[in-house]
Amino acid sequence: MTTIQPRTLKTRARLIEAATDIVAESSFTELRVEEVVRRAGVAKGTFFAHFKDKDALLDRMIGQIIDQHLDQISGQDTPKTIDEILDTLTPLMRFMGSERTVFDVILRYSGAASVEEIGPIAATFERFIHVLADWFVDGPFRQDADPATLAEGVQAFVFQALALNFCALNNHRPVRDRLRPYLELWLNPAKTLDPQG
Amino acid sequence: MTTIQPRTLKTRARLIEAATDIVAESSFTELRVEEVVRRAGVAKGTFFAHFKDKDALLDRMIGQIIDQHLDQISGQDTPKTIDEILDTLTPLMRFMGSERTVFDVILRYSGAASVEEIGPIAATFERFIHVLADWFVDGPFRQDADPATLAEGVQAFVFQALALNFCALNNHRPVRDRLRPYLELWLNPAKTLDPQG
DNA sequence: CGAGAAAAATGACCGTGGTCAATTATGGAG
DNA sequence: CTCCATAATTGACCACGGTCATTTTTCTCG
Repeated sequence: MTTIQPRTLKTRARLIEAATDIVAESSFTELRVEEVVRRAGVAKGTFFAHFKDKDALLDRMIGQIIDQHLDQISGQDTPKTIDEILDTLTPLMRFMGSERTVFDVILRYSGAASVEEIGPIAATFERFIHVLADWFVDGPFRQDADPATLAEGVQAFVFQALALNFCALNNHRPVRDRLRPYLELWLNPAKTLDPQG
Repeated sequence: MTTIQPRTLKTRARLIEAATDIVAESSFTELRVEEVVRRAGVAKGTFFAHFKDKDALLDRMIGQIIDQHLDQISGQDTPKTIDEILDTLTPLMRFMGSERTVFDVILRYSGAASVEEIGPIAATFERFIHVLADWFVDGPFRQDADPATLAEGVQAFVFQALALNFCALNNHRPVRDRLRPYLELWLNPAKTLDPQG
């Protein structure tokens, strides 16, 4: 039988605290496993006894932050316009795009790796889809589509807008402005043949 | 003045050939710089004199393959239905989703890093957008939107469908089937209020 | 051809994530 | 309290991408 000793939790907490401190002082990009274990006062091997790899730690830390953003988002009034949606999503998007490292980890783990071990980030994105889908049920947005599918589409566009933001070619434009045209076409009841080039 | 010696091209060709052989024998995932230089008969430092980093080599190799797919795609008849679009895109999508490594590199480099040095993959995705946009000018698809924006949306959905495909949770469904519902909502003139749950 | 400048190649070295056989600490049974 | 199975920890070691001062090759010019 696999009993977990109290010290396990203590060590893990120390590792997470050390990592959190490092990120607060510098960034996710600068995070080094060796620095984490140095601060936590444990050997390197101990880290990997607690986390499958470095990404598992990042998954957990980033997942927690996204979850806090979702708390914020779902605590607000249901947005009724594209602009309100953009307002609501902006803080989360700002975090997702704050570092290339963060965005990369989110991209890789936003889908669940397997049924049994769905990671923190994957879990938050399931939640994200639910929160969005709720907005689209009986909302002022198009009603000819499954709300969950609409929500997945919004997620795709959020990723697209953020990805473009990391290109020097494009990053003069705020993410928000890049996302809007997609959402207008995706969420609005279709306009009838606008005469436009 | 910076003259390029003939042997430069020769060495670079040997490096690329070695890398291509390795990928043919195993995969992009298994590619090791040390093995490339061993087969090419040069020192490790030489590799990095020719390529900024390992990703630059992958960018080039993968970009070339995508370009071949685009040749194929643009040589075909313009697709007139969602299903024809899916048929046309399937080979390219199969390659993009063939290895996690490949998909990751494509994601990271599908946007241009800077104006001066737009990489091979970024270039092919500009081309991809143009090819798609051409389908949407005067096509049977929705006409109330800028064709280039529609094309960018399709790209976002292709990435989304592929990303989901790497989740054990979802990979029982062919990418094609995952992409279809998005494209139907994105490209078709909006239906008027279908009664559907 | 010979000399010297520039281009190319070299390989020892480093940073950092990750492994694993060996060691130590823990807690329950007798 | 002692013993011991096993949980937890350790740190030397490896893999692999990437660097850079030094050496070798090539090209040009007189």
